[in-house]
Formats: sequence, structure tokens, C-alpha cells
Amino acid sequence: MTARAPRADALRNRSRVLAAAEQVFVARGTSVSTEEVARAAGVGIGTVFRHFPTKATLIEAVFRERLRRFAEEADRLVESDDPGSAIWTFLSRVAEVAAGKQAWADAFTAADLHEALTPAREQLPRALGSLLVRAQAAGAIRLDVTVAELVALMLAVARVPDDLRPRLLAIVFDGLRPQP
Amino acid sequence: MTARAPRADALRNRSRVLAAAEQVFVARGTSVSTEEVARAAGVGIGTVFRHFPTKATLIEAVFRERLRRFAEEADRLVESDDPGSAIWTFLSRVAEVAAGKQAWADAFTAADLHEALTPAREQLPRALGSLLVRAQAAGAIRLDVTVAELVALMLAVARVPDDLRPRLLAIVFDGLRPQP
Amino acid sequence: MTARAPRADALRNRSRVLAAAEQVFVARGTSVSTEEVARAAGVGIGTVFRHFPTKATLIEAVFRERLRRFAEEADRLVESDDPGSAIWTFLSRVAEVAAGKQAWADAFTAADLHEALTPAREQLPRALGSLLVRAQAAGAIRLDVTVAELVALMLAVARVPDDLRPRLLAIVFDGLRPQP
Amino acid sequence: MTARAPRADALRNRSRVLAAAEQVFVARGTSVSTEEVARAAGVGIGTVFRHFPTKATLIEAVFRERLRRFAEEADRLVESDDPGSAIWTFLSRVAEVAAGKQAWADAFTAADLHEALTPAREQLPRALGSLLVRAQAAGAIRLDVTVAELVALMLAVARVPDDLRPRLLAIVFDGLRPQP
DNA sequence: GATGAATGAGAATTCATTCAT
DNA sequence: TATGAATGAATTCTCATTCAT
Repeated sequence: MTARAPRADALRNRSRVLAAAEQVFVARGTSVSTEEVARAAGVGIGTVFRHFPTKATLIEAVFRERLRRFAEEADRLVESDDPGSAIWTFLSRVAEVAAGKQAWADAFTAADLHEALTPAREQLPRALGSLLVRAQAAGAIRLDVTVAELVALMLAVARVPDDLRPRLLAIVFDGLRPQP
Repeated sequence: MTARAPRADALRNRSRVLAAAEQVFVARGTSVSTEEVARAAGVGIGTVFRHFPTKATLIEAVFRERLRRFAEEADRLVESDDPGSAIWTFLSRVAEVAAGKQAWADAFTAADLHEALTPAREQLPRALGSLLVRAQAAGAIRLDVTVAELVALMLAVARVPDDLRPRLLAIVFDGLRPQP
Repeated sequence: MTARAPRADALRNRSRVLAAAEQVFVARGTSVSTEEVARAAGVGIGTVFRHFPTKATLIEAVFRERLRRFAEEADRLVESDDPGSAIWTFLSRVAEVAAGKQAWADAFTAADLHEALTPAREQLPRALGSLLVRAQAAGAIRLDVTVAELVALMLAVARVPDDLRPRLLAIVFDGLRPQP
Repeated sequence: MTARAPRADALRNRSRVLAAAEQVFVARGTSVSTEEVARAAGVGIGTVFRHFPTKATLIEAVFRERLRRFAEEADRLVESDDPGSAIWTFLSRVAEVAAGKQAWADAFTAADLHEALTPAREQLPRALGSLLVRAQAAGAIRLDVTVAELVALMLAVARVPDDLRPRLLAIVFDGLRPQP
């Protein structure tokens, strides 16, 4: 009478769809048809819709998965000896990855950012929070900045043309340092 | 034998379509159908397509018009006695207006930003350039920043959730000040 | 109380439209828009519709005009000393001209062939009839063939690919000669 | 691991669409909307486009199918004891069928005739070729005529008004016989 | 009479979603 | 479960025709 455990092949398909969708969305935007995602995943379109009942669901899942991996990176960086540079490393990473041919940012916008960031529900804010307090303790970053603000800033910078991003990131980082 | 002037009614309709499109795009994104734009303008859909032969043309026209008005504002601010605060005023204004329910930024992205900013063709870079050099002369803004970077930064900040924008703008402005 | 005579400029415009339409239709088929015909004629689209109240009317007028000129050629050939070759000359001419990049035949088909050929109303059948009886009297062409059949045959051959036409015309001419 | 066979229902629908399209095109020309074809086939318009991704594809498919059936008829006639009359039978049949209210010829013209007749790709030229050489051997048809010319002639005659066709066909056939 | 702007009914095509196999 | 065929609403764009200027 327990809930039946998902079959192994079903789980495998879910992952394949998710991975294919990420690739395709990054390369060509979230406006590619679901059919193309299915093709890239090597499954039928019915399978995509079985796992993700609407296209929005799929986009959001891709987004959450991306955030989850960011969180993992943050978790790893928390161990770092140099909390000051750890946070800059992480923020740069978010801005760069999220840029992905302009298309990631679309996904991030399409999905509901605030919901995805609800602290109680996601591990990213927690992990990034640790990075942040350590960096603040080390005097590397201003005290009046929050996790949500950091994420929003990085996503914003992600939308910028590739050639300008490094410069703009440097400017934003200057703004994030403790001010005189 | 002079080139025939456009008819008055045609000009009026062109303006109405442009205004309606701006409103609708800002309110609901550039993905609204051309039919809806026509309805909002109170003209037939054929009229929209007569003036703007593709949807992309229409989006771009709305975008250029918006830039033109920004340029006018910049021109006015150039006269200001306080060049230091003039540029912050202008940049805030761009970020706020461009925000417009997330939808402006879409338009800005859809159209080709770089092309639209080609100095020879647009007055915005020129006007903003004047604001910039004055502010730099007044020591209000760092010397190593360019017009293109400023515009890109403001459009980036425009994509941010409304409630976070003032804070993020402050941070970015701090980063734009001459650094110690 | 007499019907007002058409103004000179109106007549001139009618001719210009007709000539432009013929050119454009031959070059690109009768599916080109009326707007393009107007442009080619150097008049407004309203003028086209004033002279030819529907597109079908225009196509038919172009067709009739073409037939009229064929009739003129036939009239000229009737004077010829060699009635046997005169008819072959004329028929070849019709097949070639009507071919005009495949597009004339469209026009000929679109308009109502039978109506246009109603003997009482057109001069072509009369002129071609003269050519025919002379050629028959000279023993150059079979006696059991009619004007309508000749015209239909030539229009049919007009539809054939350019490179095949001379051969097919020769075959058809053989079939038109008095049979053993 | 064999290539998956097309589903039975898909094949059935493809056939229905093709049959409906043929009927509708013959009755009312290839300019009828795809929507009407779908209605006639009793399927949704999406189904038509799934099987034939553009309208041109559909027209061409109808055309090829028709050629295929002609080829079958030719194959059957090749068995005939009387090669002389077999070819006249076949040619008459092509001219009559292709006539179909003027509309077949449109289809034949719209699709690319030459390409469709490329010997290596179609069975019609081969089958008709057999008929031809046999008829030539029997002295029923002139030696200097080719398959391509025969096909072109029949399609040309197909465009002719129904009531004139038998007579014109007779004339053309006379031209095709060995000449004195 | 001439002009060309406005109109709106289609037309082809796409795509998220459903459902029979 | 997986598949992919079927669906049809929605979208962009065209063009014959009308009518105000």
C-alpha cells in the first residue's frame, strides 16, 4: 500500500529530458519547441509531457536543476581558506554560466525567480548565505547586502553582451565592497 | 515635383500604432499578437502591417522611439548646473523606465542593441556622452567607464525585480564612483 | 445630353495600366498583386481599380488586348502571296508569344477563353478564318479543322517547356496537314 | 532494432489526405486552401501539415502519386498484343485524366515536371519508354519522337477545353504517325 | 479623376497539449 | 510507461477592394 517507487527507466528518462532541455534552451532559447527537446533527449514527445505536464513546468525544472548545481558549487567553496575571494569566484561563475548565449537569462526570467528562491525551499540561498557571511566577516564585502540582492545582481549582469561582462562585473564588484 | 509629403491621416495612424504598441508591449511583453496591438490602436491589422511590414520592424520602431525620448531627457539634463547628480538622475531614470514590468527589457533585447547605439546613427550616445564627460570632470564618476557600459548596466538593472531595484542601483552607483 | 467623352488623361492612364499589367503578368504571372501593377504603371492603385473594377477584369482586358494584336498580325498576313506558309507563320507566332515565360498561358486560362473567342465579338476569329480558308484552298492544311481548334492547339503548345516547343510545333503542324 | 514501421493509423491518414487533396485539387484547382483539403479528408489541418510540411509538398505528392498510377497503367499496357494501339490508348488516357476540369494541369505545372520525370527516379518514363519502342517497332508512331515530348504533348492537350479535346487529340496523333 | 491609406477576410504554418496504439 | 500521431487555436503576413483626402 506504499506509493509505488518510480521505475528505473522512468527516472532515467526524466534525467535525459532535463539534460537535453538545458542544452537546447541554452543554445537556442526557451522558445524552441518541446518537440525539439524530445528529439534531443531521444524520447517521444509524450514522454516529455508525462514528466513535465506543461512547457512551463519543464523550463522551471531546468532552472531549479541549474540552481541546485550552483548550490553545490557554493557548498564546495564554503570550505575554501579564503572566504574573501571565494565569494567573488562564485558570483563570477553565476554571471558567466547564466549568460549562456543570452538564453539562460530567458529561462531564469520565464520561471518565477522569487518562488524559486524562497529560502525555505532551496539550498542555494543557504549555501550562498554561508559564503556571504564568511566574506562579510573577512571584510571583503559590504555588510548591508543580502543573498537575494546578490543573486539578482548576477542574473542582471548575465544579460549583458559577452564582451562587456568582465568590465561590468568588475564595476559591480567594486560597488559590493565595503564603502568608505 | 517635391517628394510628396506623407498624408496627415497616415502620420496620425503611425503615431497611434506606435503609442499603442509601446503601451501593450510594456504591459504584457513583446509577445502579444500584432492583432492586439491593432485593436489597442483602434486600427485594422492591415494598417499596422502597412506601417511596420514585420513584427520585428514594429518592435524596433518602438525601441528606437524610446531611445529617442531618453536622448531628449539627456539633452535637457546636460544643461543642469550639477553635472555630478545629473548623471545619476539620468541613469536612474533609464533603469526605472526600462523596467516596465520586465517587458521593456525584452524589447531592448529583441532589437539589436549595439546597432541601435551606433554613434553615427543615434542621438542617445551623444547626449549621454556629454553627461558622462561632465560628470567625470566633476569627479562624480570613474574615468574608465564608457557610454556603452553605462547603457548596458542600466538595461541589466532594469531586469531586476521592482522591489530590489533601488538597492541594486545604489550598489551599482557606488561601483561607478571613482574608486579609492 | 451625350455621354461625356473620356478625358484624355484618363485614356492615357488606362493604356499605361494595360501595358504595365501585360509586362508584369508575362514576367511574373498573374498572381502579382494589383499594387505592383499600379507601381509598374506609375499610377496609384485607386486608378487601376477605377479603370478595371476587379482584378479579373484587368486580366481579361490584358488578354483581349493581346488577342486584338494577334488579329492585326493575321490581317496583315492575309495579304501575303503564299497562303500556305502564312498560316504556319501565324500559328508559330501565337505559340511563341503566348508562351512568354509560361505566364501568358496563365492569363489565357484565367480569362474565359470561349467567351473571348465568340466570333461575333472579336476580330481574331475573322482574321484567322481568312488565313485558314486561303491555306485550305492552297491545300496546305486539312479541311476539317476549325479556327477554334487552331487557337486551342496553339495555346496548348504555348504551355510546353521552351526547349521542346519547336519540335512539338512541328509535330502538331504535321498533324494539321491534309492527311493521306 | 529495425527502423520502426510507420503506424497504421498514420499511414491511413496520409492516404486519406492524399486522396482528398487529389479530389479537391482536380475539382477546384490547387489554389484551394489547405484547410479545405483537411476538411475533405476529415482530419485536422495539423495532420495535413504533419504529413506534408508545406503546401507545395502536398501538391507535389499528389502529382507524383498520379504519375505513379499512370506508370502502372503503362506497365499493364506493355503486355498488350497490339503495341500500335496500346500507345494511343495510353496517351489518350493521360490527356483525359490530366484534364480534370483544367486543374490537373495546374498541379502538373506547379510541380517541377522535368524533375519528376528524371528517368532514374520515376517509373513512368521507363514504362512509357517500353510502350514507345514497341509502337515504333510496329510502325505505329514516328521514330523521331521521345518520351519527354510525348508527355509534354499530352499535358498540353490536357489544358484544352473538354469539347475540343477528342478532335485535337486526333490531330496530334496524326502528327505523331510516321510521316510520308 | 487620381491618390494611396485603411480595411479585414483569408492563407500558410507552428506548437502546446491530448490520446489512441 | 512510452510513443508519436492528431488536434486546432493562434500568429504573422498578404492582397483585393473601398473610401477619405
